[in-house]
Amino acid sequence: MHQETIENYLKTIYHLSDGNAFVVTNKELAERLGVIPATVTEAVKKLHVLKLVEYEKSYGTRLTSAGIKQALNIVRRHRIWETYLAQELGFGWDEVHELAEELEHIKSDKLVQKLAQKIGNPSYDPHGDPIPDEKGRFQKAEFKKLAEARAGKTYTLSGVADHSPAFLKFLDRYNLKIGTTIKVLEIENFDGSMLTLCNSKEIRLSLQVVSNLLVR
Amino acid sequence: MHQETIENYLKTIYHLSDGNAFVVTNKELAERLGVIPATVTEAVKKLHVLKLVEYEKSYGTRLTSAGIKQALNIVRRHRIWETYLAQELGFGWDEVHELAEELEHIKSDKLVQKLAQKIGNPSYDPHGDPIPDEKGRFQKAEFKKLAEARAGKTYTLSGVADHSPAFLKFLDRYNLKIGTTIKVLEIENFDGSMLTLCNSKEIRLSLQVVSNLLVR
DNA sequence: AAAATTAATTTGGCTTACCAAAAATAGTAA
DNA sequence: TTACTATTTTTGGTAAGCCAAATTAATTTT
Ligand SMILES: [Mn+2]
Ligand SMILES: [Mn+2]
Ligand SMILES: [Mn+2]
Ligand SMILES: [Mn+2]
Repeated sequence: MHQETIENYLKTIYHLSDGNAFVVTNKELAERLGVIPATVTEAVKKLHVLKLVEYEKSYGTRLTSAGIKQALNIVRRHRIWETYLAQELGFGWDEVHELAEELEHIKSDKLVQKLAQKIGNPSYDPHGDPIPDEKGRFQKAEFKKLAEARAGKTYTLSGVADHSPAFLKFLDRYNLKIGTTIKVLEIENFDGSMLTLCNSKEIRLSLQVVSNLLVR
Repeated sequence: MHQETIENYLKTIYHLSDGNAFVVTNKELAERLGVIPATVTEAVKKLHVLKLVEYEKSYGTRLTSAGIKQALNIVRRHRIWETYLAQELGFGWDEVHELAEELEHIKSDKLVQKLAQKIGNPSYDPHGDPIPDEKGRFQKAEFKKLAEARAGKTYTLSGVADHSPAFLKFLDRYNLKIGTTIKVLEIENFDGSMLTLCNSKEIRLSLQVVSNLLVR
């Protein structure tokens, strides 16, 4: 099996199981990877032979500890690259994901180590996602959706649930970035939108938007 | 045909034809690419369909102008990465080639542009090889082998013909790097070795070595 | 000009990652 | 419990990139 294929499967299984060793279905995997379920069946069988996943026929797939370890390493690479591209090379947070999807497959731990060092071994990537360290450890961030916030309170934008360039560019237009303070002035019952105070400006954010903003 | 395969063929044809549009044989290509000639026959036929090479049966292959253009772009990417890795991330000149072999295939001109900018749009890579600009232009360096030098004269190390880590590490041991001044004290007829003065130290360099040092 | 050598091409096969369609299995509703 | 539905697996097939062996073509040597 090609290393890049393996890495994409492990990473996807990891994300679908939300970091835990929960079972993932073929259908979910197929959708995320852009292949049909039949292809997934073949692939997970091979990953099973490689002892990277536990696989029970017609039931589902979960990462083994070896699989989790590799998955965390790929997640680390991805997020280190994203952060490096943003901090050192001036890419926007809407541009880094696509590039990191390619760069994460470069086979060199030394390179990742140097990149990380250059940017001061950060704990979070440009989207607020935690970066595992060399041993795979990271603190699971305790964020909640702004959509679940209460009127009158003030929050700090700490992450985004939607990583699409369209959404991120939208946030850029209002200068909303990780660390920005958001005060919830009013919640509209009718459509779930929120009137907020961001950067000393009153902005109304739709339910769509506040559901994808993670705050502390 | 996969982009990476195409790029490796174009780059190899380019290097074998020494930058000119000279004809390259299947056998040469096969050796460099680590495949058998039969594989090359198939590949160059496909490259011909893509109008990247001219191919005449049983005669040879040469790049078209479109092929040269793409080849120069890959060479640029490779050398920009090598230089970036050395200058910005502290890799040794013996380490950068292998990494650049992977990184050169990342599909983003913007990335290469940013890397180049960060290191001041250099004209030469860590091995003294010229870096083509965005339009593929570069000055062909007029170096000669130290092996062809004359006793008593002083030269500046400007490039290396052998890029192997073993050779480069050897040069590191004597602190021989691009820009180092080398005075030829004496040429030994018997084995072609040279007694030289480098960094105020007398060093005897074998024919092997002086044949792979390019000087001005 | 033959013969011998070397290089290139063709042919048949392999592996990987895919897909489409059919068959089997599991899950849900009646 | 049976029928319907959704999911998974199996079974052929394809395209790329590769190799080994056989064939053809070009180049050297005699
Ligand atoms: Mn990402
Ligand atoms: Mn991210
Ligand atoms: Mn190189
Ligand atoms: Mn180089």
